Amino acid sequence: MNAKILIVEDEPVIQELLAFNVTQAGFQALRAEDADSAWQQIRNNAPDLILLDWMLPNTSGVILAKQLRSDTATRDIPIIMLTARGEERDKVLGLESGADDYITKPFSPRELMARIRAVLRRHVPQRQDEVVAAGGLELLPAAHRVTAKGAAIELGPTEFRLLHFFMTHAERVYSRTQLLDQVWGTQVFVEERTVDVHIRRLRAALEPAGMDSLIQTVRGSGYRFSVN
Amino acid sequence: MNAKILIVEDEPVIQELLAFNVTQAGFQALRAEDADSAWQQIRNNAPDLILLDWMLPNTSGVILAKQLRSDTATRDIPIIMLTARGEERDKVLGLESGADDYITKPFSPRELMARIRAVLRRHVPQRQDEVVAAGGLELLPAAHRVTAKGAAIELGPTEFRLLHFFMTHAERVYSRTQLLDQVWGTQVFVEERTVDVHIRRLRAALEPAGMDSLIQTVRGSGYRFSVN
DNA sequence: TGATTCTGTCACATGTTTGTCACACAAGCT
DNA sequence: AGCTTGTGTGACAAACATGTGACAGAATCA
Repeated sequence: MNAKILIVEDEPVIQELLAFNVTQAGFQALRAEDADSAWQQIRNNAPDLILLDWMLPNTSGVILAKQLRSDTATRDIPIIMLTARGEERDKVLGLESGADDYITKPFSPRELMARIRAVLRRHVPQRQDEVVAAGGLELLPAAHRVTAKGAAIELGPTEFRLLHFFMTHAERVYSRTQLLDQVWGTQVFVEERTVDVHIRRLRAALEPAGMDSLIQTVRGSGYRFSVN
Repeated sequence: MNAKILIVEDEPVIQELLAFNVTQAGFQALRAEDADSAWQQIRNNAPDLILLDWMLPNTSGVILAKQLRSDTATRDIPIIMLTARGEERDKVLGLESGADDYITKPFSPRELMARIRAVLRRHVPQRQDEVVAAGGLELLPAAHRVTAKGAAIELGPTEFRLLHFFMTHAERVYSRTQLLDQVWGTQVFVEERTVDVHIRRLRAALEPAGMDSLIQTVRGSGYRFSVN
C-alpha cells in the first residue's frame, strides 16, 4: 500500500515540491536529477511509479522513457511525464514516449496526486479471493465475512487478516515475529506482545461460537491454528 | 489467453494505430470500418472485446453498441468506447451506451492496453439493460427507475449507477477506489471520500423504504451490498 | 435567462481500532 | 517451595475511519 515513487527532475525547486506532495500523500519519494541517478535508484529501490521530467540535461526524459520501456526489468513500471505548457499532447502520449499519463507544469497538487493514484490503481495486480473453510469456520475474503455454523462473526480488520492467515496456514506454529511479518507486514514496527493482544481479541470474537479453542498457544514458540 | 479484439473505426490511420498496438500486445486484431462490417466480423470471428468508435458513418457507435447489447449472441461481449475529448462521461458510461469503459482520443497506447486488460480481466457477463432485483429492491435500467415494494424511489444519476452496480455485484466488498473505477469511470479524478458522501445519499434515499441497511460499511475495506 | 437539481469537497462530529502498559496468572526449573 | 520466564487480561489514549451537514460551483431544465 505504501508505493514508492521516483521523481526524476533536475530543477531542485520543482523536485522538492514534488517530493513534498508525494510524501504528504503517504507515498515514499525517491529522487534523481538525471538519467544516471535515475537508473541507480531504479536498480536499488524498484519504484512503483516514475514521475519523469520531459526535459532533462544530457539525456532527455523521452529517451530515458524509451530505454525504460525496452528493458525487461523496467518495462512495466508506469511513467507519468512532466511537461511544460504547450507540449503537444499527441507527442507526449505518443508511441515512442511510452508514458502512461502526463501533467503540465504548473500543476495543482490535487491533480498530480489524482493522476498518480489513477495510474497506480490500474497497475496493482488483483489479489486472490477464494473461500476458505477450516475447523467449522468459513471465511469469504471477497465479502469480507466470517461465519461459524451460519452465524456471522464480527472482526476488526487486523483480526480478520490474522484469522485469514491462520486458516490458510493451519496446523503449524508461527512465532510472534513471523505473524508480524505475515499479517502486519515487514515494514511495520510494533511490539511483539501486540500479537498476544490481537490473539486475545480474536479468541474473544470466536468464543461465542465456541470456536476459540482453535487458536492454541505453544509456550515458548508462538501460536497455532489447529482443528484438533 | 490470445484474445480476439475487434476494432471498429472508420479513420484508417487510427485503425492502423490501434491494430498495431493490439497486435503488439499479443492480441489478435480484427477490423471493421462501419456497423455492417462489424457485424460480419462478429458473426464470423466471435471477438472477445470490441473497441468501438463513438462516431461512425451511417450508424453511430452508440447505436451499434445498443444493438450489440440487445442481441443475445453479443450481449456479453465487453465494449470499450473511443471518444473525442469532451464527450459527456454520463453519456458514455450511461446505461444506454452499454460501454464497459471508455478512453478519449488521443490516448496513450499503454493506457489503452491497460484498459483492455482490465476489462478482459474483470469481465463478468452482465446484461446492462435487464431488470435487476435484489434485497427487495427492483431496478429498471431502461426506465431509469427504482422501486421498493412498489413504492418509487427517487435517485440522482450517480446514486442510480452506484445502486445498479451494487445490485449486480452483491455480497462482495468494494473499496472506494474500485467503486470510483466502476461507477465514476477510470478517467475521473475525484477524492475517495466522495464515495462516502454518495453512499450516504443513497442510504438516505433508501431509508424511507427501510432498505438502507442493505448497504453496509466494512471498516478499513469499503462498502458491501448485502441482503443479510 | 433564471430556477433547480446535482456534485464534489470540506470541516467537524462520532465511533472504532490499535498498540502499549501494568499487572495477574500459569508453567517450568532448581 | 521459591524463582524465573512466558502468556492472559483489562484499561487507555492516540490514531484512524466513517458519518454528517453545509456550501459553492457545475450541470440541467424550463
